[in-house]
Amino acid sequence: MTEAVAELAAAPGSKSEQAYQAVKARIIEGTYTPGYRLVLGSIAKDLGFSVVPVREAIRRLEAEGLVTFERNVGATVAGIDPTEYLYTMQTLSIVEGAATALSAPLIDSVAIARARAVNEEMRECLDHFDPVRFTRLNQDFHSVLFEHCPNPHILDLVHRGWNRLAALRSSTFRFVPGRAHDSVDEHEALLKLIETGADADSIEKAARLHRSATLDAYLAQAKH
Amino acid sequence: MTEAVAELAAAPGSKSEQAYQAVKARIIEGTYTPGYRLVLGSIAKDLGFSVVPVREAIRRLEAEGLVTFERNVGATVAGIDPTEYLYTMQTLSIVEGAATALSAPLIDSVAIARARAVNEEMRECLDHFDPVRFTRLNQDFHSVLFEHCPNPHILDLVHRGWNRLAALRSSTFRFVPGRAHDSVDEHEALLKLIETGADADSIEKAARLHRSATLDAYLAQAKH
DNA sequence: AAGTACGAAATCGTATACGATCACTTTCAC
DNA sequence: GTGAAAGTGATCGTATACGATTTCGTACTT
Repeated sequence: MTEAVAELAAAPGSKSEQAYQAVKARIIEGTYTPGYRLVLGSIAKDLGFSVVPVREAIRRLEAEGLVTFERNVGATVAGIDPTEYLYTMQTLSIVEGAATALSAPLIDSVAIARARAVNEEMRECLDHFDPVRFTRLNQDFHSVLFEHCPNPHILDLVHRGWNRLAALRSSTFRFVPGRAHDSVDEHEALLKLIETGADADSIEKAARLHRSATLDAYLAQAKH
Repeated sequence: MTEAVAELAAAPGSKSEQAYQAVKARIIEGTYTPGYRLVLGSIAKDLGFSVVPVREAIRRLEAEGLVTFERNVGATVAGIDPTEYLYTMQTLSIVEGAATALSAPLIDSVAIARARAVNEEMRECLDHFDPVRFTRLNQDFHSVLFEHCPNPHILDLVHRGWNRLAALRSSTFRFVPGRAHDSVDEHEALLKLIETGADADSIEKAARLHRSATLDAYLAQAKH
């Protein structure tokens, strides 16, 4: 009996946790677009519970940069200021670079093979023009690389950056086929570096450039 | 009248903010040592307000890694697992390295002079053995370097790392005079690199090593 | 007609209250 | 005497209620 109770209690988690997950999902999938006003009372009514847990969830999302919050005014889904985008991408390039360099010595041939398979799938997505799948596979690719990252703090920073990007990307910044093609090639080059046991500096630099190049492509596109 | 009211309202901020600042200060200054049990009701009674804002403050501190929180059990000041310390220092070395490299081109001679003055004060602290002042000046030194950092996200990561370290340092990890002496020299070397307009890579590497060396010194000390 | 001042509605911020969960102690059976 | 099980106390989790602040619309004045 205790098992069932424990399972039941663990599955939904606390309501503040539920609210957090629910609102976060809606932001990331684009239901709540940037600028959307998050009214505590309305969300609470929608989810079926009170404002206190919702408030806590919103504050957590604020800490992660997904929403902005102003006292006595309320919360809105974080905007997509190009400057903010630049900050996020720059930070990601740094933490991803570090994460890749730290993980590289711990990645075995099996993981390399898996990453390569994912990358080939991404290449196929280019032919069929499937940006949504491409984006998901891109995360998978890097997840394989990072899954043995020895520093969980750095991994956490990577994930935060991804979340933020997911929220931004779903609205404004769009898929750039030319860039995507380069991206797949860079993935392959990165795998080769890791396979051959290149020094940490080279790997870090390559991983950084990979992200920076994506930033540059988006910025170039944004000018048009 | 509106002025006075606004001032009065702005100074203390919201109660959740007050609670956050108060508890955070107590953790950093060492009043609440790692393992200390943070009971919502007690803290609320101490600070003179209700549990809801206190709860919010605790959750914020949890997000920053200063306290751990368990459902239906409560919060305790985060422990000082050497592994956790290593993670934090490693992450700091990366984000500080990046912050320094990004800031370097924007640091003018006035700021350099200020940083150098702070560093000389630190040198004096070594003679008089004043670890507390030394630690504060150390933060000042790096603050001068970072004050024009073009990426606020990275700066935020640096500050989070500092907070966490402050909480840890006040309890277990102690001042190592030998290391402190090296640290001052490294500061001076870093200033010279920035003055001479060294390339970003060199500056980043130097800043990273500065932090890594501190980590090594602490670890070596911890073995005894 | 434009700007300002007032007021009402909406929303946030916090206190209080009650229910749920967990740790600990005590008791009972073996 | 040792083990488990039930009961008790403490603490967290959330709902509800009320006060504080802001915003927006409207009417009034110039």
